[in-house]
Amino acid sequence: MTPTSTTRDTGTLGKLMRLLDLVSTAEEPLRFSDILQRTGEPRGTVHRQLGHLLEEGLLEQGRDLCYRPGLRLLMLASNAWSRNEFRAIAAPYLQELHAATGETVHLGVLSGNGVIYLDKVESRQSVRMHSQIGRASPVHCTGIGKAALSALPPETAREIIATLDLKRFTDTTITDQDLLRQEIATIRREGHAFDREEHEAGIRCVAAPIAGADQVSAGGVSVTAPAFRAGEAELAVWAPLVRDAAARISGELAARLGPRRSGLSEAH
Amino acid sequence: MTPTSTTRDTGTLGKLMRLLDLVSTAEEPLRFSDILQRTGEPRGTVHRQLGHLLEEGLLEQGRDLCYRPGLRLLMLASNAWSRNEFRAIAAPYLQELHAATGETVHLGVLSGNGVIYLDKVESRQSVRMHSQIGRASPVHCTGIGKAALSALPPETAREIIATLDLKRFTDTTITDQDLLRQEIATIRREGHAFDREEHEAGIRCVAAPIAGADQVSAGGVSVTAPAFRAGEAELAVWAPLVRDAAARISGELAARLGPRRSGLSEAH
DNA sequence: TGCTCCTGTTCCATTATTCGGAACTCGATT
DNA sequence: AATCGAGTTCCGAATAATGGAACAGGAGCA
Repeated sequence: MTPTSTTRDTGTLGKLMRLLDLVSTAEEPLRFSDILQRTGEPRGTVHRQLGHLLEEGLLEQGRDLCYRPGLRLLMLASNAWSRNEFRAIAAPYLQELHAATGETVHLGVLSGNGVIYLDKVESRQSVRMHSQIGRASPVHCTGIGKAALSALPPETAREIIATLDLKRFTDTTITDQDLLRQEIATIRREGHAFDREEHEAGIRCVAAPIAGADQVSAGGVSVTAPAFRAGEAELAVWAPLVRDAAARISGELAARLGPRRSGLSEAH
Repeated sequence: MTPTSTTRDTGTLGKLMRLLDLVSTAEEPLRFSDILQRTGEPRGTVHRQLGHLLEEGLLEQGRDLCYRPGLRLLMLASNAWSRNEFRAIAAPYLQELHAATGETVHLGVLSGNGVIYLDKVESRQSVRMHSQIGRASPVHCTGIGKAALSALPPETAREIIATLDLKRFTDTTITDQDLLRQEIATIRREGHAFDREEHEAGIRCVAAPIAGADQVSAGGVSVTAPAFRAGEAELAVWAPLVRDAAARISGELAARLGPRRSGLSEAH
């Protein structure tokens, strides 16, 4: 009812997307009855909705009658990714940053109440290589998340922080709104954010903000490394490199897109 | 009108997906008027449909009023990819194959009238690294495409071939249905497929088929290399390695999924 | 300034689609 | 054979999509 409440009014599409989310985020493949139970909707309705999603290739159904996310999603995302101007502009700078530091480099943007990774450059092919792209991570305990918040107007940042679930991941995770706001203020002053094992034990990073052309979108670049390779000395050395890369990406973004354009996504 | 014609009857969803496809495959960002013109639908309708897609995050609109694919697509695809059983089962074998050959290894499945790449392992980080995942490639001139066809019942393969657009990419591309059927027969006999610069000049590959548990899905694994590193001798050495990897993936697929299950996507 | 054109947005009666309860089919189990 | 549970189909009632027309508002021009 309040204008700020997230009452999605996307009609039929909204219902179908809720269903698609349900299936695609389920830990285990779901059968018809599972879905029926979890939605609470009537049989006929759910059946027809799933049928439509199947026919469009957004879902698939194997011999076991379980529903799984469909390949159409991969195709759509492939287009989304390769045509993303922000990612394309940033790519060479990520490579450069990787070459300078030798560590893993990430590019991410703020979206809704999470950070979405748009790109990644790493030295060694890891098994989780592609899985990071498109993955949503928490804002309050990632370098990119905190850096991105610092690029927004304080008002906007405050509003977003108020909606976050400041879940604890490690014993250094910031779980208090006030402390987080202070941290963001510090980051805004210094131009870079640290993540000292706040999300994952043994993993540290330095990140710097990238401002969107509008005032409602933001992202960041980061250099991540295992704690034993990322002491305070290393973080201090990488910080200006990361800041520089972020600044140049911001610059090119502004130049390429002009004052009336934006390549970053709208913040929710 | 005819029952066999591919008249999608997915109601509202179908219309929205057509719109989403239009935007996401467009070479350049589209403005409202461009979309209006290309669809021919009335203004009010298109406007509301786009509004719904925006609100769901499937599309985004920047300051320039241009519509672009949204980050939601990346998130959905990320889930689809990481939960894909077929990909997960194949992953270690791809690594193994890469270790044995030192060249780029692909995993793909047949979907509709194209090959969708599900995974990739390569030695050197290339700029186009992620862009391949989810990308659709032609069937008739790729190793995986031809191998996958050979894993289907001849009848099914014939039907699919009949629907393909045998576009010429290089001077070795097979552009004749009969020749392609013969090629598939040979591949079925030998257990592996070659791509001798049929898709891209200077690129050759060996692929082997992976059969889905049902009789309507199929995929393949391939080793790809630049022509100067992939002479007939090398291809001959790699062929049994690729066949072996494919066979073991097929085996585990059958074992893990059982006789009544399938992790591969339904063929169109 | 005042005018026009082009673009994007909003409104609302009509129309087509979705909804959802109930009946139906089919296998597996007892 | 009967029962149960899972998946599928059907059709009147309820709801959402449609699309024509009116509304805003900015850029270019006289």
